Parts: sequence; C-alpha cells; structure tokens
Amino acid sequence: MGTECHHADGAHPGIKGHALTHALGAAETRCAATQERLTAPRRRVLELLLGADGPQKAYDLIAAFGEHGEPAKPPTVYRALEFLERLGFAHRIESLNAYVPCRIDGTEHRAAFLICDCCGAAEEFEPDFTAQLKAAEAAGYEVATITLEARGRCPACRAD
Amino acid sequence: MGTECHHADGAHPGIKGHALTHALGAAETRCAATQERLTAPRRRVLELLLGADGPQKAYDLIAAFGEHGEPAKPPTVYRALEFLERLGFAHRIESLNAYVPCRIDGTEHRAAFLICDCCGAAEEFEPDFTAQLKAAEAAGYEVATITLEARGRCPACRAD
DNA sequence: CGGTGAACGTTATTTCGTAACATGGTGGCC
DNA sequence: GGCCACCATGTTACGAAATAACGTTCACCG
Ligand SMILES: [Zn+2]
Ligand SMILES: [Zn+2]
Ligand SMILES: [Zn+2]
Ligand SMILES: [Zn+2]
Repeated sequence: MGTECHHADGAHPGIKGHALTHALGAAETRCAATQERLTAPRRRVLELLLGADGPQKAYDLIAAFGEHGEPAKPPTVYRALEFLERLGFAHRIESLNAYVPCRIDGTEHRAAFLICDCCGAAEEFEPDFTAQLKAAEAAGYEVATITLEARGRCPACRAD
Repeated sequence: MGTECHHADGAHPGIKGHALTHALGAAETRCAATQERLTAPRRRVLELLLGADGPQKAYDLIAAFGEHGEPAKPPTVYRALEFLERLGFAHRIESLNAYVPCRIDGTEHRAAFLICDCCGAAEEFEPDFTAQLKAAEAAGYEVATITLEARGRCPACRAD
C-alpha cells in the first residue's frame, strides 16, 4: 500500500494447514456454546481472513470465495462479515475499508489497530481506553463500542 | 441515525450569520499565515460544514454546494475536503463516511469523537492518547495519526 | 510578459455496500 | 411424520462513495 517504501503488503502472515484447521475448529466450538451457527459461507470467509497476509477488502474476499475461482455474490460475503464481526471473530478497519481476523484471544473486547502506511500491515493490540471512557462519561455519553486506528510505520518499515 | 429513538438528526447545531462569517474569516487568517489559500470551493465546503447541524456526507455537500441548487462535481468537494482535513479545519468520521468541522480551538490535534447512534450527533473531544501511544511505542510503531470513534448514546437520547 | 506549479472543471469509471424478494434448511410442536 | 416459524442463503439489481485521467485556468515569480 505504501508509497514510501518497498516492503511487501501486510507483514502479518496468515495461518495455514493444521493451524488453520484448528482455529476454525475453535471458532466452531465457540459458536456452538452460544447457539450460533458457523455455516459454510461464514466459515469460508473466516478461513480466507485467517489465511490472508493482511487486511482483506470485501471484494478481495468476494473474488477469492469460490474454491475454483468463481466469485461469491456481494451479499454472501457482507453477511458473513457482519456475523463474524458480531461474534468477535473479525474486525473491520474503517480507514482501510478492510477486514482482519481477530488476533486477541478470549471473547469480547474493544478493537484497536496499529496500521503501517508503508507495507499495509495491521496489528491488533489490547487498548487501554480508561482515559477516553472517562471523558465520554464526563460528557454524559453512554458508550457502546470504541475503535481506535493509529496510522504510522511498523518496525520493519522504519528500518527501511 | 437511530433506529432506537425519535430525536432529530445531529444534535450539534451549526453556526449562522455573523458567527459563520467570523469563523470563515478566522480560517482565512490561519491559511494566510501558512501560505495556504482558502479558495472559493474550499471556503464554500467549510461554510457548509460549519452551518450544518451534524456530520455531512460528501454527497450531501455535493448536492448543497451550488448557491441555487446546482450540485458540484464530486472531485470539487473531495478535493476541498482533503484540503480542509490537511489543515485541520475538518475531520472525516470513518465509521459514518461523513465529515464535520473541527470544534477544537487551536492548531493540530488528534481527533476523537463521541457519536450518538440514536440522533446522529457527533461530538469532538480532546482525547488523552497517552496509554495507546505507549502501547504503540512498545510495539515499535512510529505513529503519525490516531483517530478514535466511540459509538453510543448522547445525554439527550439517554433521557428518551 | 512568459514560465511554473497549484488548483480547478469535466467526463467517465471504479469501488464499496445494500434493498428486495425468492428459495432452502433446521428445529419445535402437534 | 407433517406442519409451521425462523433463520440463513441465493440472486438480481441498484445506490452510494470515491477516484482516474486530462485539459484548462489562475496566481505568483522572475
Ligand atoms: Zn480482536
Ligand atoms: Zn510496514
Ligand atoms: Zn478537531
Ligand atoms: Zn442522541
């Protein structure tokens, strides 16, 4: 994505093979525990996200959806993404119009990302929103969700 | 733009008349101080943002651009918005695909918003990003910009 | 004046996301 | 089993958001 350096896209490597199967199995388990269904299209989109090397645009997923090169229809993928976000399996990065699988173990959490403008990597981190939640409370707001996106350069790209 | 309550859109009222003229004059002054030019389309878009009651979509601005109902061409408005963002006169709210005029006095700052899912209001506040900047540093990232968007319900809408 | 670069006007296209409605599968209930 | 209610999916079409590309204009400087 970068105009500034030569690094490849999306420094965060996707998972493959056995690790991927295991991750999908764990998702299945988490769904079963809450009466939710990890149906075929949902599972497929999660698989694509987990296997990708960086944030994926919706139409990237649409194009890659079919096993033999046939694309999906947009609503198929958008609906799956909505589900995956709702259950915390994926996050949307607003400033990129792109999606990533959740990299934080455990259940519900607020999302925060460090995004490299150079190589396109997006690293999820555990945010401490205490200060901002306090400000929101002071303003009388009841906060449902918070997202934070920090743009900059990752360690690899800083080294040039 | 809520599905949850009856309140009108965008609780933050726009400014009119003399206050508007004054704000535009101040912007002109700030531009002059840095060799930047507040040209007609830029000034017009800023005027629309300042006069609006809440976050404005790009195509809202495009439709309202002409003095007598003629819309602008998209690049006209998008270029103006890019300029206004660059100089800190406006912010883009990613999760709404919309723009607001900057409500924080002074110069450069990192943007943070409290957004009401019910009435569509978006309130800018002064964030304390110390905790997150520390986390970014620990991860080796060099941060250029940070934005935060908190969704929830404003005081008026909480009262129902 | 001419030359330079930023800003603008204009056309067309791409990218992103959703409305609407028909179809299909799953599980409870009689 | 047969029926129904519900959720999820398939499909078509459309609407919204943003940008590419290219020629023209305008301010500024020598
Ligand atoms: Zn996560
Ligand atoms: Zn990088
Ligand atoms: Zn601001
Ligand atoms: Zn509200």
